Order: sequence, then C-alpha cells, then structure tokens
Amino acid sequence: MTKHELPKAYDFKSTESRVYAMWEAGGFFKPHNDPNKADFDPNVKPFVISIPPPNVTGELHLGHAMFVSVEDLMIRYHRMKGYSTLWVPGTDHAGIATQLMVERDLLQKEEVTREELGREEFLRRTWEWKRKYGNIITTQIRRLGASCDWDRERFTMDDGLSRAVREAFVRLYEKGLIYRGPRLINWSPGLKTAVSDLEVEYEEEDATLYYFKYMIKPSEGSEPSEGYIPVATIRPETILGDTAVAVHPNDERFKKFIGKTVIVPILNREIPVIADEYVSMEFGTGALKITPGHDPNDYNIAQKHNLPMISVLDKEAKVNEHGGKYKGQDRYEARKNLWADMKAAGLVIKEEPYRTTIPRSQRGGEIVEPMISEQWFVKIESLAAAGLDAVRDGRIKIVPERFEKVYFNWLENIKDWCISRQLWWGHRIPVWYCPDGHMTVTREDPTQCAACGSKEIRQDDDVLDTWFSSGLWPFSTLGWPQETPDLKYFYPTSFMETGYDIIFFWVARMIMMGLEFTGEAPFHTVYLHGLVRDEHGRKMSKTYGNVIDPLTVMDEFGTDALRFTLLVGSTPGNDMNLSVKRVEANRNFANKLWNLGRFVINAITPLSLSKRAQGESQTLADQWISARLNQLVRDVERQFQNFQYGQAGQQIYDFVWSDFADWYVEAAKEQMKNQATHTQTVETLARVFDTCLRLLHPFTPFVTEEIWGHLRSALRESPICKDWPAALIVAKFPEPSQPEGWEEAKVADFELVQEIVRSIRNLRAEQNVAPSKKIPATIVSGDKMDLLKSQSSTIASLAGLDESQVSNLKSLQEKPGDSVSLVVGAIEIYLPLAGMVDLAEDKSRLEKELKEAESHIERLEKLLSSDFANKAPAALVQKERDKLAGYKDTAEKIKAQLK
RNA sequence: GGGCGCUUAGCUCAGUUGGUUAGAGCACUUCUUUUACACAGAAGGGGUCGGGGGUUCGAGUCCCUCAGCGCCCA
Repeated sequence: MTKHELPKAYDFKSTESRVYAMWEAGGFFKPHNDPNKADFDPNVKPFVISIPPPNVTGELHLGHAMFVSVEDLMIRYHRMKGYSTLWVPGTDHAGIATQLMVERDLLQKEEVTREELGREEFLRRTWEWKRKYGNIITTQIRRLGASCDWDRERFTMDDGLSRAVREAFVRLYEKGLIYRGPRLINWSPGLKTAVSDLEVEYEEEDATLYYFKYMIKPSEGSEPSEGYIPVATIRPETILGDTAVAVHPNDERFKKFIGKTVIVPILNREIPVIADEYVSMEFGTGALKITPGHDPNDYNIAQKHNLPMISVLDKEAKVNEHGGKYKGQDRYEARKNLWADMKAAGLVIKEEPYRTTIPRSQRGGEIVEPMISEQWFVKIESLAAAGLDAVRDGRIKIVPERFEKVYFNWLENIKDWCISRQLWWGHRIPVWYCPDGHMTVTREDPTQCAACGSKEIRQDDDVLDTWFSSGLWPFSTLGWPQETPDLKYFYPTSFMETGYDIIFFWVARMIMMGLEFTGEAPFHTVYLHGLVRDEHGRKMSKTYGNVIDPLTVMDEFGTDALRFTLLVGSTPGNDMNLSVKRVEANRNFANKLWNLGRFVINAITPLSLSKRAQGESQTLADQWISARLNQLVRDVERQFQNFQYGQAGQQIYDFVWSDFADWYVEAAKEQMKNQATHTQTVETLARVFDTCLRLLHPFTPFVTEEIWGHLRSALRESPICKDWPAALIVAKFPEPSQPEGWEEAKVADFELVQEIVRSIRNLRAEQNVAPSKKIPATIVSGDKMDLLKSQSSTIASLAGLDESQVSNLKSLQEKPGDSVSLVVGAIEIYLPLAGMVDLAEDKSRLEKELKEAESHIERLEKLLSSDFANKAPAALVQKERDKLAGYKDTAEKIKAQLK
C-alpha cells in the first residue's frame, strides 16, 4: 500500500457500505462465544443489549440515529474489551401506527376501508405492507453502522414472540392478574379503540365554561319553587349522563339542598344532590355535576356514593339511546343543540371563555373521551411493587440517577393497565367464548369450550396493547418461554438504552414483565439519552419545517460525522440541540484522521521497521506523546465506566488533533530526518495512531476501520502488528496502565519546549516575519540548557529557526545588540531581527508582558499569604509557590531587558 | 399543585469526588497554499460562568433564595 492509493480526502461514500459489508460478511457482529456452538465456554462474560424496537413501518429520524449511535458505541466498546457481545435487533409491529398507515393507503389507492375488506383480508394486506416496507428502517439502521447480530433479528409478531405473548397472557390470567370488565378508559372516537393513559396528552386550550341551572324538584305538596343550583361545565353534552349534583358539605349556599332531588335539564331525569368534600367551594359555582360515565373524577365519586353510571356516547362519540332526543348526534352537535334547548327553557345562566386542559390523542390529536367500556386489564400492583424493589435495592441502576425518582413516582401511582385495543393489527387476545358465555384462555388455539365442550367458540375480537409485547422484548427475543441456549447465556441482558421519554412505555414495563416471568431483572443498567432538538432547542416538527433528516446529513457529511456529533454533543438524560455546522466540523475531524493516517502510513512504507537502530532511545517528544496517550487511555476508561461518553470522545478528539497532529507529527517530521531517531519515530507514530483508532472506533467506526486496515497492511512486515486481528472492530480496546513515575517531568519538559515555540511564533506573527524566513536565535536557559540543547532541532523546526544559527547558552553577560528578546519563564531568547521589527513597539510588548507577570505575582503573593498556605494540601501550595517563583524570574528577566 | 432540568464567549455546547489564569466547535481578525490534511496550518480578539446570599483557605462546581425558559406527573 502506498500513499498514491489513498486519496487526499476521506471518501466516506465509497467506504461506508463496503466496510459494513466486510464486517457483516466477517461475522464480526456475532458474539464470539455462541452458546449454540460446540466450542461454547459458559465462563466467558457476555454483554448484551436488546434494541428498543423501532416501528416496523417507521423511517429513520434523529431519535433512531441517537439510540443507534449510543448503543453501537456501547456494543463496540464491550466487544473490543473481549466480552461475548450481542446486540439483538428487531422491530415492533406498532399496532395503531401501522394499522393507520395501511388504512390510509388502502383508502387512497383502492378507496376501500378496512371494514369493507374484512379482518382477514386486511391483515393479509398489512403483512404484505410489512414485508414490503418493514426492512426500510433496518436498512437505515445498518447505514448508521449498527453492529447488530442480524441473524437474531426479531419482529414482535413473529411466531416465537407471539407464543411469548400468549404465554405471558395466560400465565397472568391463571394467576388472577388479568381481568375483564367495564371501566372508565380513554376512548379515541376516531380510531374507535381504547388508548392508554400514556397515549393521552393534556394541553391548556381555550374553551368555554357553560353555567346553567339545576332546578330543585319541589317537595311533595309544596308550591313549585324557583330554587336551583348553579352548575358549570365545559362539556354540556355530558349533562345527559349526569347522575348527581355534588356540593361541599360545609357550603352554606347549598347545604340546604343536600339530599334533595334535582331535575336533569331537557331529559327530566331526577338525580340526587350529594355532599362530598372533594368539591371545591371556590371553583366555578361551587357545585359539581357528576357524570361518572364520562369523567374520571366523577367516576371515583360515583363509586364512593354508589351512584349509577350512564354512558351517553357510543363508539364514535355520538349520543346513544340514553340521550333522549339527541340520540345519533355527534358530541359537539349535541352540545350545541342541548344548550340551545336549555336556553329556550330558561335554564342557561351564562357562558364565559375559560382555559383548561384538554385531553388529546397522541396520535392525530383528536379529543379523547373518557368512557365506560368493557376492556381487559392487568392488575398492576404486585408487578409494580416488584419493579420498584428492583431499582430501590440496586439490582437495576438508572443513568442518570435522577430518573429513578421519575420511575418511582410513576410506579407508586400506577393504575391497572388496560391492555385491550379495538384494533385488528396486533396479538389477538387468546380468549374464546362459547354461546353459554364460558371463557377459554389457552396457549394453543382451542377447538372447543374448556368448560362445556361447545364447538361454537369465538375468539375475542380485541388485540393486545403493542407495549404488552414490547414489555417481553428483552427475553422473548432470546427464545422465552423456551429455555433456549441463548436465553440461558445472554439473559439477563446488560444495558437498556433508550430515550427518557419512554421510560414508562418500555423501561418500566420491561422491568415488571421481566421480573414477573423470568424472576430476574431484564437488565442491570438503564441508560437514558435526551431528545434531539433543532439548533435552537425547538422540537423538530414537519409543520415548523425544522426537521433535520439524518439520511441527508449522512449523505452530506458521512455517518461517522453524524455519530460523533450526537455522541460528543450530548450528555446523559439531557436534550441536545443539533447543529449541522457541528456535523460539518466532525466531518473535518474524520478527514483529519484520514490524513494523519496517510502521513503515518507514508512514513512506514519506505522502510521496514524490523531493523531498529541499536541503542536508539526515545526522544523527549516520543516520551511526551506516550505519557499523554497513557493519560488519555486512563481518562477514557474512567469516563466509559461513568457513562461519560461525550467527555471521552471530546478528549480523544483533542488528543488526536492538538497533541498528536499539531505537535507530535510536526516534531516527528524533524525526527525522521535524523537517521538515529528515524525508526523510533515511525514506530511511535504507528503505535500512537493505532491506539487513537482503537479508542475512536466505537465513536466513528467507518473511517477508523478503513484507515486502520491500511495501517495494518503497511505494517504487515513489522512486529508491531503481529497480534493485530483481521479488523479493527475486533481489535483490543486500549487497556489503561499506571504511570511509571517519569512522566510528569518529561511532560513538563516538553511543555517548556512548546511554550518556547509558541512565544517565538507569536513574536513572528506579530512582527510579520514571513513564515518561510528561517531566523537565528540565542537561547539562554540556565539549568535548562542541556534540555534545550537536546531539543534544539525540534525547537528550530517548529519555530522556524535556522538551526545552524541557534546557540544555546547557560548564561549571557550582555544582551546581544539589535535583538528582540523573549522571556519564557526563566528562559531568555534573543532573535536578531534588527531592521525587521520596530524596537519601540517591541519595548511596549515587553512592558505589557511585565505587567502581566506582575499581576500574577501580586495575585499569588496574596494567595500564599492567606489561609490557603495553611489549609490547602501541601502539594497544591507548593505548585503555587513554584508558579510564583517562575513569574518572579520572568519579571526580573523582563526588567533586565527593558534597562 | 408536585417533581425535574436548563441558564457558561456572538451562536451551539463541554466542564462528576470544590483546587485557584474557565474550554471546544462555528463565527470573527491577521498571516500562510511549508511535500498528511485549505474538510488545513500559525497567531490572536472575545466570558464579573442568570441575580442575590451562604458554606469554605478556595465555588462555574456544594447549600439557600429569586428570576426566566423548558419538560414530566397530577
């Protein structure tokens, strides 16, 4: 491999798909220790993540890009650490979303509704749809570089997973944890199904508060009175379902009415006036109409007072037979008409604008109606208690920790889970009914009623909530309920990584179900990432037009750039604002890596590394970069342990760009010119670069794999790469090592070199000395003379000095004439730039520097004379003393210059 | 109403056992096409870390309080 074969810029377009195909073909995504194989070793530690399954019909958005980036990072890191690593991919059937999509398509293309098609045909079409579009999302996830074991891909409606759902349902049923009955649930009239509490969003909106009279029924024999209780509501149509009017027991205004009867407007039903402390005397009129059939709070009150419950709406939210003359009218139509009739009857007091929270369906945004409906429920109390314990006692850890509180709060107040949905696409509830009303609940489809043997059985029409199957995901994907080798070895999984917005949907339910069915927490760590927003923190939305499409971004800047941006720009649990500029900058980073690679590889190829010069020792720069690299590896390891992936990435970035590329590579160019240090330098370049690529691989897998491959072939004759595997993806992640003790001094020495170089460059820039102009220098360095003498060529090449005209002196009697002087700590540098610089201007420069040094001296003297000197750790105090001494030295030297 | 988060350079963000000159990317200024890279290099300007109070030798970091923004739950 020679440099001519590597283009000047990294071409991610031609690289990514090829590299991905290589990984997949190489079997690198598969756990190296597979329980289904003969050489399986049960003692090897596995590391497992089951993907939070995206909607099978969905298309890639930044939320997917985020979770894939984070999970792939975790997976690649652990794989490189030697764990038998498995990432189980798959998709979710997403009941409502998919059904709606197919329905819309059918209506558009064939103008048929699902009802016209019939259930069986509709399901056939939906499967067809899934087969056609279901791989879009997984293809896109591949494009992100996801190193999932695709042979283990699962779909929530696969046979295996459907069996798991059956098993789970039947077990819960047999345990008495599943029941069916009429309860107040959230009903979506448009979708004609129950929806979960979690799928309802409450937002403040403008509404109208309607005030009207609840007329008191005159008592027997007395005169008809004008007595009434004023009541207010935002949903007048629910008056049709009122079964009481409630007042506060201490309310002087209404006390006298308690126990009396009032008349429901228009319908003329008689209902009682009851007392309940729940009623707020301050709110509205102080009296509350009770509609148990259509309001959760009223429902609770009604249960307490044994009030009847009347449903007045049907499945389409039209008034039913209990609504008298309004029967058949839509809820809003009925509202209008009833109110008009009440006005005519003199029952209306007033209307006023009002702001209140309106429950809307997460999907489509229609207003959800609380309704009494026959549904299936899971008794959640015992499951929730187990879920709470698992986090409380530390079997499961949530990162960041603050979300544990959110989790506790939700589980402590959880209500029974309504698991039935009136949809067709999903797992049909495994319950069959015979004409006598017996229920048969079985794992296998029955042929007759379990109770009476009747062959006339009919399966329940409803399907299960999609989240019921996703709750089983961590173990159903591994074969549960069968005790498969995969389940035995890979379960419990390791991390559950997902967005904090679905902590309830997925995380909590997976934990509850995992504990219930397997007796074990399904994972030991929950890592939650934040939401991706646009550059200015706005939620991305199609209507706002600020959606960033990850595919477009990847087309423009490459997958690595997007991944690195998402990983480094975010912190656990916090939302991130994504700016495309940042992605561009990270594209540049990938290119930087690429070119570093070209440089290193080009340095290797001209010679074989095997003939290392005898007695060759490391240069200061070599030692410095090694020490820095070891520090980096330690830091990165610590950050990975603490889930600080962003910090880790940032530090590697800084090391690669600032330390390695800007300093070491530049120093190396000089070292390579020298026969005595050539081989050593090339070897250091290769080793450091290799370590960088390994560290970066989990963040930017494509470019690192590609350039590493070239590096590997360039080194194939060398002992350096004798234990390197075929691909970076399975190379060892760098192991941290303890410092040996020499590092600090060498780093300090090189930092002095850097300071000297910087100050010379600075002066040159300020005085407009042409970069190409090599200038002489006299360096007066006292006890640092030996050090700086040894670094003379490095300093010269980095600072643009003419090395043959550089003199290193311990001390100098007299300042050379016609020179500009620089002071770096205790070092003085004279640059003979007479005629090139304005000496007066130069004096003011020195004065400015003196002033700065003096301000530091003042600050440090103050600090050291304070309590700091007594109470701070000795090492720290010494550090400050050294600094002070340094500034004093500098100031003195500058003063001498100014004389 | 309860809980949580955020507020750091013009913009977008890092900054996790408190350690004393607060960092990055982009943008900006000047210079350079030096044989890895102009998707680059060199040099530079820019912040009283939302306000106030406290703890401490020392606070962007811990505590209290106020304000603004956002999210979750009821």
